[in-house]
Amino acid sequence: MTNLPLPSPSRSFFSKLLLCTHEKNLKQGQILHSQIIQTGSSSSCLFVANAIVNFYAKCHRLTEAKLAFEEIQNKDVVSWNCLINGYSQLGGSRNSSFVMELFQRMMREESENNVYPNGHTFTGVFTAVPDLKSPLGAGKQAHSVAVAFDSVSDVYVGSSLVNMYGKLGLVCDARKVFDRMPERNSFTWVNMICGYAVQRLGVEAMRVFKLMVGVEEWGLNEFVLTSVLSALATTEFIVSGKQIHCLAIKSGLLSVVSVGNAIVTMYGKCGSLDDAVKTFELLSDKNTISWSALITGFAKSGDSEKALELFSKMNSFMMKPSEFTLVGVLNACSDIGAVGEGKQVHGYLVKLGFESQIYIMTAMVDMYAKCGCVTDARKGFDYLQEPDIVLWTSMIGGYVQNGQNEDALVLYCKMQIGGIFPNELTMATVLKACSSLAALEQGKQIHANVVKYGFSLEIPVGSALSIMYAKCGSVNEGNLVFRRMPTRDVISWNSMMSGLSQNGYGNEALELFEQMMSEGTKPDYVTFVNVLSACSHMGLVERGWIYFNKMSNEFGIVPTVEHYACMVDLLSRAGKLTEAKEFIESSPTEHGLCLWQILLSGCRNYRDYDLGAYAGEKLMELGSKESSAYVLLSSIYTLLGRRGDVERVRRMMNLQGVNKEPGCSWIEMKSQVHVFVAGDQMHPQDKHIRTEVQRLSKLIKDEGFKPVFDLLCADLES
DNA sequence: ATAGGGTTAG
Repeated sequence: MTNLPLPSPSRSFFSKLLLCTHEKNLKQGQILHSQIIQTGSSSSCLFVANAIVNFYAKCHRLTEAKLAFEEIQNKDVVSWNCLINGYSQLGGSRNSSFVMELFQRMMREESENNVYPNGHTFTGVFTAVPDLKSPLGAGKQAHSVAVAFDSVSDVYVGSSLVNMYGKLGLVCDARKVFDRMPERNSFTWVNMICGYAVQRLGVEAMRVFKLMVGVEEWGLNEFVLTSVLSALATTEFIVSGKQIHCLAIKSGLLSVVSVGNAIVTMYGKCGSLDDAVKTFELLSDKNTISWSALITGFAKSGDSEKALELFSKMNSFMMKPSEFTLVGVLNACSDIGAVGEGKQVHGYLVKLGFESQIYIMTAMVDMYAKCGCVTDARKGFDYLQEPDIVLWTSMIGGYVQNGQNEDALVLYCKMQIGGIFPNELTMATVLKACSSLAALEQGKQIHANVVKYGFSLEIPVGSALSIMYAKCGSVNEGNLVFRRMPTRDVISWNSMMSGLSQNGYGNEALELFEQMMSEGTKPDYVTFVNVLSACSHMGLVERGWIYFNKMSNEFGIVPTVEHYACMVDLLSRAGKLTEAKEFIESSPTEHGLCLWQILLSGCRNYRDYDLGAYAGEKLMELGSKESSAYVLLSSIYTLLGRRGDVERVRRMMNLQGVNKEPGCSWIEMKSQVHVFVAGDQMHPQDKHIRTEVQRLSKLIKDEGFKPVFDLLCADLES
């Protein structure tokens, strides 16, 4: 190594290597490399040696870069930086953890070789940190090393540090670094804004953006605009979004296709589809992303028909859909249960060779499951060699959505055997399967898994867990989990209330409602279904009326059929049958089928046959398909001795093609599920069970309890 | 003479 003027071969090799690096010309560079080895230039000139490392690194040949690096005897800081940045720029968790290894080795060897990290080193390191498996500690440590080496005032280092903290979700730390930087450029501002954008902090992003425009207007470019737009993806930011739209027009940056696309996306996510369409139509330059943005916008806002329509229009313009387009279209199909269109997209994605892309296949599995085609969903799932946790969860969730809860649990076990680590959504999904099965034992095992994997009782898991316990009848455990949840949303409150109310703890459910209100959580329509049904269980007619009126007057929630049903149930159970009848007749007529049915059952319990007959006739008029309605009505006429009417009801029942679904119940004991269908004699211990039922019935009768048998007897006699 | 940061839009 020498500081003397270089011999001319080295100088020429060096400049040729630079050219190959710039052009990423691997072949030419390799030829040069072999010539360099023959003349011995690499061992005599550090510049040439470093250029070789850099050349291989830039051509993504990291193995060769590493070999060339290790051959250098007197590595200087540039040698290290070329290799570190080579790995850092390629990204991924393996490369990034190797960056950290190199960085540590460099620090270990620093004193013996007199090599110290500089700004170039730290930028590479900070870029690698977010890709690490556990990035937090490493990031903070590297930051403090950079402080010790007095590197953080460098604008490159500072910007990459802001970027690092932003990606780690530590936007406050990013902001601290940002505020202390003596110099900022366009990169710095974009990184800061993106940090806010990923946290959905639109107000902060806007504030920083305005600061930038005020301080250094020259910094406005397409990157700044797209990053601030990505932070404005909800309805509350629509005004800011329009401001940015104006600015994009004034600055002429709207003609940049990425900016136009970002604006279409922003309007789509804000639910302003009219503005999205207008902007889209005025785009001077449309690409597949523009179309995807619009299609996804419609799909997300619930107008799935329009999304599908746009998709076929896109095809007629010969615009090739990307994987993102197809994901959007598949989501639209799931939403409206359009399995026909979904199948077409399936064929299309196979044709385009997207069959091994996990995101698309996940959307497809989801589509089939939501359309009720679980077998097709499973086929798609089985097609992929290495499903990721999102796909596993989608398939398990697909089973749950279709009521195949046992299959969901079986698949979860298979996943565990395969050593796949579940995420929070997986746990919530499996717990839902347990809730639906009322499978307490399995539920407890999943709870053990929750603890084992270290999931917190945050909303998805904590909520699902408390619901599971409540639905399985373990109200105390459910309540315990609920109390220990760090935060609760309206859904968690609703679920706990329904769990309490279903298990006979109506007063506790109402108490919970008052508590929810005092903690400032806004109730939704489900909350009131729970409240009213709790009132109904407890026979609290007055309170029921108060809540029913409060719902629309104070909270602006329009009552749905469920609320009307709760009220009719409440009045019927309390024996206020005439009041119930009047309430039904003052309610929207389209709820009739549901409401008269409830009143009819109420009339049976209170033996009010005249009103029962009235309700039953209403149900027949409305064309009820409910077998119990016809059975009850004909029983009533039997009791009233109106033979002709009995015949008429029977004829109507046959005419409507009403069939009685047999009642079914089940219980899980010693990890075996025992199923009972009304009238069957399938259970191996059927005789025993019947004897026991007879014994219990006798006990009940001896206690003086008289069941409502007369209607049933009437039905049997006729 | 050699080494460094934004992937933002679906």
